[in-house]
This record gives sequence, C-alpha cells and structure tokens, in this order.
Amino acid sequence: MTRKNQYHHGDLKNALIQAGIEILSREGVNGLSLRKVARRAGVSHAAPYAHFADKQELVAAISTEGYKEIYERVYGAVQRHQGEPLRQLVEAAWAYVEFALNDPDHFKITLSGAVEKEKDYPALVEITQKSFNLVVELVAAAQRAGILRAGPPDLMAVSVWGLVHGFTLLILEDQISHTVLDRYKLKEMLIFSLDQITTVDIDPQAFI
Amino acid sequence: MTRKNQYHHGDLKNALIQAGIEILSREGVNGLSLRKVARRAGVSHAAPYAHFADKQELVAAISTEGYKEIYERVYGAVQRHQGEPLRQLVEAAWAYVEFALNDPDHFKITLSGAVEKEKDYPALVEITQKSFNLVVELVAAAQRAGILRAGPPDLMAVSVWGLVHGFTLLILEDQISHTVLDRYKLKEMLIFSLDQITTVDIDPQAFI
DNA sequence: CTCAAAATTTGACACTGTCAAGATTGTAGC
DNA sequence: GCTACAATCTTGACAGTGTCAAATTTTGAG
Repeated sequence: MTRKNQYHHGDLKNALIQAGIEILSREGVNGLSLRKVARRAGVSHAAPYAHFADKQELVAAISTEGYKEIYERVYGAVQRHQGEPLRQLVEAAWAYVEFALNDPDHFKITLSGAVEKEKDYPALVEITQKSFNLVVELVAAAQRAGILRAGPPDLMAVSVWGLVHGFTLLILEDQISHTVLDRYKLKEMLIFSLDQITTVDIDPQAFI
Repeated sequence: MTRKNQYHHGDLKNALIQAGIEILSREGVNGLSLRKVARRAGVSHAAPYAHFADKQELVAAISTEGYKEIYERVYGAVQRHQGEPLRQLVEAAWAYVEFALNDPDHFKITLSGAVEKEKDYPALVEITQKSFNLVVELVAAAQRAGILRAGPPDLMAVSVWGLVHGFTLLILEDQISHTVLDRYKLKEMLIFSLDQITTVDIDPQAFI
C-alpha cells in the first residue's frame, strides 16, 4: 500500500496546515504560532520542524492552500456561467470577495505577502501563476465579447484584478467610510466598480 | 515655556514612533519589536508603556504617521495640478504608488489593517476619513470635467481608490507575473489601469 | 522646598522561534 | 527474521518577545 506517510501521526504535515488555518480564523494573524499549531495537532512543540524548515514555510503552505481555495471558487464561478462573459466577470469577482469575507485572516495572510521574497516556494509560485492565467483568460473572453476594451490581456488582467483586489481589501480593512457602507450592499458596490471598467452598463438587479 | 514634554528624554513618544518607522524600513514588519524600538530610542525595554498601552497602539501611531505622509503626497499632487483634473488623477495615483515603493513595509503596516478593529484610535480614524474625503473631492472634480462617469462620488471614490490600491498591492506583493512586469514601466501600467476607468483616452507619453 | 504626578528602570513571567541531542518508528536489504 | 538506516517525533535548552508590578527618578505646581 503506497498510502501517505503513516509514521507516528499519519499525515502530520497536512494536519499542521489545517490546524494553522483553523487558528487563523479563530484567533487571527497574531494568534498564529508554531507551538500552538503543534499543540492543536497533538504533537510536541518542535515536531513541525520535521516538515517545515521554519515558520515562514508553514505560512507559505497555508498561503498556498488559501490560493488554491480562491482559485477553485473563482474557477467554479467561471465554469458555472460558461458563454456569459459579463456574468462570469461579476460572479468570479464576487467569489473572490466572498472568500475574503468568509475567512478574512486566511485571505490576508494569503495575499498580503507575509512570505519573504528571498526564498521561493514552488507550490505557491505555481498556483499564483495559474490564478493569474485564469484571470487573463477571463479577461480575454470578455474582450472578445466586447465587454472590456481592447488591449494586452495581461495588462488588462492587472487592471481588473487590481480593481477587485483593492475593493476587497478596502472593505476588509474597514477603510471605507461607514456612511457609504450603510447605504449600499457590498455586491452592489462591487458591481458599480466593475461597471466603471466595462464598456457596457451593468444592471445590478440582474445579479442580486 | 509650554514646550513639549521635556521630562527625561524630551519627546520620547515621537522618538519611539520614528524609531519604529526606521526599524520597519530596515528590517521589515517581522523585525519590529517594542524592545528594539526602545533600544533604538535609548530607553529601557518597558519605557514605551508610559506612552502606549500596548504594541498595537504603537503600530496604530506608526500607521497614523504613514497615512499622514500619504495624504500629504497625494494632496501635493492635487495642488500642483489645479485645474487639470486628469493630470490630478494620474499624479495623485502615482504619488500613492510612489510612497508604497519607497517604504513598502511602512505602507503595508499602514494600509494592511494590522490594527485591531475593536479599539479605535481617534487620530487614525480622523486621517483615514480625511484621506477618503480627499479622494471623493478629486473624483467629483473629475466627474464635473467629464473624465469620470456620473454617479455617487463616494461610490466612485471606492472604485478609483480600489483600483489604485489593488494595483499598488499586487505590485508590492510581487503578485504580477514577471513576464508582464518586464515589458512595461510601472507608471505606464498604472495609467493603463486608470485609462480603463476614465471616459477619455489617456496618452501615457504625456505623463512619463 | 515639598510633594504628588509623570516618566523611566528593574525584575519577573509566560510565551515565542529555533536548534541540538536523543528516542522512537517504519522501511529496505539481507 | 534481523539489522541498519533514514524519517519522524520528543525533550531540553537558548535568546528574544509582550506585558505587568514594583521601585526609582525626575518634573512642575503650590
């Protein structure tokens, strides 16, 4: 049986990642410590060092997991609305925002580059590029449909992703004046933002 | 003489904030510790507690300082191009990006909501709102000039700020594929993004 | 000059990331 | 089966951290 490593714990590496994600959503970024992760996984405080060189590497793994979930959510939205480029754009963006709202600290640690640039974590780099390519495809389809203006799709992808990412962060970090927030629903606001960048007028009612 | 507090150190509170900002740009977010800040200011490890209730409060003060500098840079750009709404928009956005590039970790700690939402820090809240209002004015002026579409200026401000903020973070966090980065200058890319949201076509050459 | 308040130091505590040394376990080769 | 070896995990230690209580020093008001 070529099962996964079944030494003492079974599959400690993933258990640690999972424990980290749980602590993250329960206690926030400041509550995340290697020792607490180990405790929650039921191993001694130095056990993680058999699987991660240091804390950064655990964080990188947690980030990778976060990226994967974002990718799946966004990809799901794209698949669900095949042939409707506008709807694809709106729902993909909304999926992104929804993940951030569901698990703010996991989202933050994933996208806020807590990972040092010096070392590179191959799995993280891979899913990062895969995600960017997804956006590029999404954007290219929208361009073909005349919903976004012409231009280099990768540059356009930066614009669209930037818009959505910035919107998400401003909401998450409570940077938006509450007099604004009280008057609009989040998805309405997101659509309003997307509306600025598209060539067609979006009817918010069609998406809420 | 109603000079500032001239007890032992003189003006320790600001010295600590300054020391924190320096450590931040030298050693990054992970290198920032209360004790190191105290050491750099030449006081004992618990001295900061006379001026800050806890580390969060120091971070909040550093964030406030960061926000002030961003405000001044952006406000300066707005003043420098009075009567040229498009130029105002572009240069204000570029000022934002430039601060982030100059002092990435100060920018991150300022905008990445390291501050807990529970407690509120009045000075931070004030400069946050002041900054948002500046964007609203900037956007309203652009709308009057027909450069941005009509619509609630505060909503439009969220869109514009979101676009610029997202762009900045994606650059900062190295989230943009390098094959894209190599082909374009940053200001070019920023203008391309802004171009998507404006009603008029922007000539990048006019700004570089 | 006195004295209380403000500012700072000293010492302690629990917690953290990390490493070295040892103990335990599974696996491969015989 | 046995033996070696590598992977996995524990134990113990170290310096550094945030925070607090107590003692100390300094300041300015009366």
